[in-house]
Amino acid sequence: MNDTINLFQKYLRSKKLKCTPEREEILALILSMSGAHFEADDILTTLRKKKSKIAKGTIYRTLKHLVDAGILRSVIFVDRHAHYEVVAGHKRHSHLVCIKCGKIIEFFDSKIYSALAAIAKKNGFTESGRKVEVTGFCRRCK
Amino acid sequence: MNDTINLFQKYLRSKKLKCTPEREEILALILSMSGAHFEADDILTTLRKKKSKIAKGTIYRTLKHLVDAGILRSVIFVDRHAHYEVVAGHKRHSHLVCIKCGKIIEFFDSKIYSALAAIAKKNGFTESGRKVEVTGFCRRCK
DNA sequence: ATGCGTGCAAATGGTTTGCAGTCCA
DNA sequence: TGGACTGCAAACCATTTGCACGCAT
Repeated sequence: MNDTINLFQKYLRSKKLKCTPEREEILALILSMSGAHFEADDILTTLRKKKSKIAKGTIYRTLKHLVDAGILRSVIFVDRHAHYEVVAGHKRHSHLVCIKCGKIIEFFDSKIYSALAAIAKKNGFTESGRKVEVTGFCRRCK
Repeated sequence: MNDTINLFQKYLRSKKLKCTPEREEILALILSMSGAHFEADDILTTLRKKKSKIAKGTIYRTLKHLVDAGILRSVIFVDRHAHYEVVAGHKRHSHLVCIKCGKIIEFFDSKIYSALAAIAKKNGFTESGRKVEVTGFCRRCK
């Protein structure tokens, strides 16, 4: 967790960006939600509950830097807005998404990932990201 | 191609919807683009060139029906808007997407698809769709 | 005449941006 | 001190929706 904060500071410095209290607060909040998927608006709501005045624009700008720094990853677009999750200390995985209740189950399958890497290579692609997502109805919603 | 039009008409009838010239024109246009990926705005632009007055709203409404009818599928969300492709006569496949030039390469790997089906089943999910997408830089852009 | 469909325009809603003042490095 | 940052509000832009009229059953 402090590692992650360090990582972010290092990233900011490397880009000649500034480490501000707002950026720290947003990152701390995200890390405190430990592992869940979230979206920009969740952060805004939580901050408002805490009486923090950080503006929406600042959240979006910070989120972008966090993705850039490799701390967050954006995943899943069932609807029209971005969802994020913390990358650090989280091994690569994919999602089952229930299109009725929104439930998300994570899974991991190395055979799939290595097959994808091979396909990218075969086509001359340098892989930078991947999205493997299965949508459907969970046990309860089917 | 006429099959697809038939399929759409059957779908419309089954839902007590009407087969209008606008809907036919949109579908015909999509089929004439044979195989390419497109977005709502591409259709609008093409229609405008042809002096067709079909409204934006009608395009979006029709697109939704086409997806519902199983004729189109929405794929890839690198940016913030939907891309579509024709499903009919097109076997299931996935995409390599270049994040620099937007080039898209399709690929097919049945091992991956059956692995995903097995994972969904194991978790009690009824699969309705899937998205397998690898982003990166193509040979030229790397 | 019932009601689905259309064009048009206004509304939505997540995200981005311009600006003027503020604050780190 | 100067360029980066922030809050705020307006702008964006793909998509959706409300409405009044039109057309097929």
